[in-house]
Amino acid sequence: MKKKNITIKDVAKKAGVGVGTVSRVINNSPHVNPRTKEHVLKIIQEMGYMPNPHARRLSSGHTKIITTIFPQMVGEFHQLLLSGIDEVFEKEGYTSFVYPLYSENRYKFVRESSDFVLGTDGVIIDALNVDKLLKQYIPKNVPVVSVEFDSQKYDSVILDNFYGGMIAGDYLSNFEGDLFIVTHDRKTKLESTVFEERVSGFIESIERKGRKVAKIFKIDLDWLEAIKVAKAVFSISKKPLIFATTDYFAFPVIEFARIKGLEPKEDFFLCGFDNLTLSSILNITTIKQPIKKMGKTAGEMLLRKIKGYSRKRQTVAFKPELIERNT
Amino acid sequence: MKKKNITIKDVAKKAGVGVGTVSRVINNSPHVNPRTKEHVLKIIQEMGYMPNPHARRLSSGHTKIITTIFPQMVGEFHQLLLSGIDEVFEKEGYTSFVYPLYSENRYKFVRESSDFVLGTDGVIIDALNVDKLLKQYIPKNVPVVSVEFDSQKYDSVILDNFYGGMIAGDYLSNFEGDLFIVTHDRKTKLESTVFEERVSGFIESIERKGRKVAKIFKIDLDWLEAIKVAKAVFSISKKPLIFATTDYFAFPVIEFARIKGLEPKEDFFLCGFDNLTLSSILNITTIKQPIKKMGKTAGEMLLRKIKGYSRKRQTVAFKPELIERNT
DNA sequence: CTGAAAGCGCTTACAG
DNA sequence: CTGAAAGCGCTTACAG
Repeated sequence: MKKKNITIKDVAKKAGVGVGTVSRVINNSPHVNPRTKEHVLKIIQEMGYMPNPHARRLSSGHTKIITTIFPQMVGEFHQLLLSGIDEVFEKEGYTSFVYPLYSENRYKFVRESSDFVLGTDGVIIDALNVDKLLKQYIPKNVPVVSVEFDSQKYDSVILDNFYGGMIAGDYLSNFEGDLFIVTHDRKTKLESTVFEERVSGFIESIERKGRKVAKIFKIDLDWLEAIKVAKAVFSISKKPLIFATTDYFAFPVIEFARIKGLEPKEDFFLCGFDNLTLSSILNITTIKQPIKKMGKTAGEMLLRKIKGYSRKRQTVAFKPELIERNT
Repeated sequence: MKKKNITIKDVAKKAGVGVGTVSRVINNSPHVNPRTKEHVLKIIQEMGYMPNPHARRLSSGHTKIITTIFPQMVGEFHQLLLSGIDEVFEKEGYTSFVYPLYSENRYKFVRESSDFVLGTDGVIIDALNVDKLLKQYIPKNVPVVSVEFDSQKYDSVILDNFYGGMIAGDYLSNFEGDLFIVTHDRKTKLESTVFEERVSGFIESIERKGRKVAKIFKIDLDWLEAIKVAKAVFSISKKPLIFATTDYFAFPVIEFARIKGLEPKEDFFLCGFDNLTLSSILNITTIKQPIKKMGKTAGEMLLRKIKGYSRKRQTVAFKPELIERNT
């Protein structure tokens, strides 16, 4: 079954040098005579030699791989975060894999296979309660950075969701009308608490202004449910001010309002969260987070840990901002 | 810098057995006395031993990793495809990584780093012209399966997009009105040709029925552009029959129509493609592809190759089906 | 700048 | 069922 691959030895023999020299060439070591280097490179080319990554990793001790674990894979947000992370690791020659954790099986796999994490120089974990979910399965010597969850154990990059909720509250409480919140309901203690933080910030803000929430709708991350909420809201109130803790919930609301012929900023106000592309297309007021920058920061923190510059655990919190549009 | 890790030797010594026995235990070999196994397992537990994956890979020759390359990471479709792939590999104990190729840098990386592909037992590549883009960078002995692109070199799993276009044509030509196509314009020869195939199938179908297309709109994958198209279509025709080669283009159309107070199946007909979740929510007629099944099939083909059951290159084509809804 | 050799931590015939 | 040993293909002091 095993094909005889071309190894560093074959190259060394054919080039008439030692394996150490070949190794230095493929690792771009400066301690090689340019002539030798050129010659070896030619032989490598001719033979189509490709170094075995596992041997390299075994002897060098590092993998030059990092992996980012996402709770799911829903596009835009993750793509931006990843591009921030990549910006840091590309220039260092790392391969950046993605491991979406969208199924129980995938989660089980991380828990049960030490290979998974040990085969990596470092891990970035997005929007997951690492402390409860994964900490015990991750070997102590593997560097980890948590994003969107403020871990007690690992360096963390988070958004100040409470503050985000506050500026949404500051915005909507400028207007007359009844305040509503559409948010996601956590099913388990392990899910992210960002939605709750956004809600708390919102309530804090409006209560300071002597207002209060007419009703909070807690629903699944599901379009249809959001439509139902919109229906309910517009039947309860003739002038609703709606805070959707994610733009996903804001889209169906605006959709419903349009069907009903209701005018934004006249018949209702709406503030979303996340600033997804669709929000700008649909002209929805929302709260924007510096996603790519968060990714980059997380990448830098991880790289520092990989390189062994250890220091105290730290959390970096980014401030979101209000993007006022036509709702 | 290098911490002394616990190795198989340490475990063997402490357990009073040979390293071979420890190896057999961690690999779940049946040729170990149950008592011995239990004892070794206890020692492993106590010491917190975790086998070094690189050493395993170097000596065993396989990595138990597969990676799926996506041209981007836009959620639903890829998640479904991946879950099909995972279904095959989970039970075999493989780690299934994702490598999104959404940036030129990421693409460059695949080209330039042999580690990337060699560190893997097999690769599934989605919606990419492998033959032109990647073939030359992939070592000959790495098993590859192409999805959504009919490769001349690798096993492929594709959707019969031509047929999909035909059934869309069959559907829309049932009605009176002017036929329009909204489709994506390829920027380079390297992009996927699925959209063109869908268009060809559609035209084939309607021409057989003696009809012809009033106008083809070729646009970027962009909501705003699709809105503009909708505007144009409804100003040109009072009874348009619109084929959107992807549901992404169908959403803005329906959105626009609603704003204008136009009734589907009365003022216009609309047929999308892909059957995204939003299509069912918005009640859009569309063409459905068996995505998860395609993933599973691709996974099975890859696994067969990894296991060395070689046979001729083959292409499996799935038939899409019409999902008639309210448009 | 370069070669010979030890070592990385496993797996796997081989012999018992 | 089990141990001793060779081997996987590199990297990296070490000595020159």
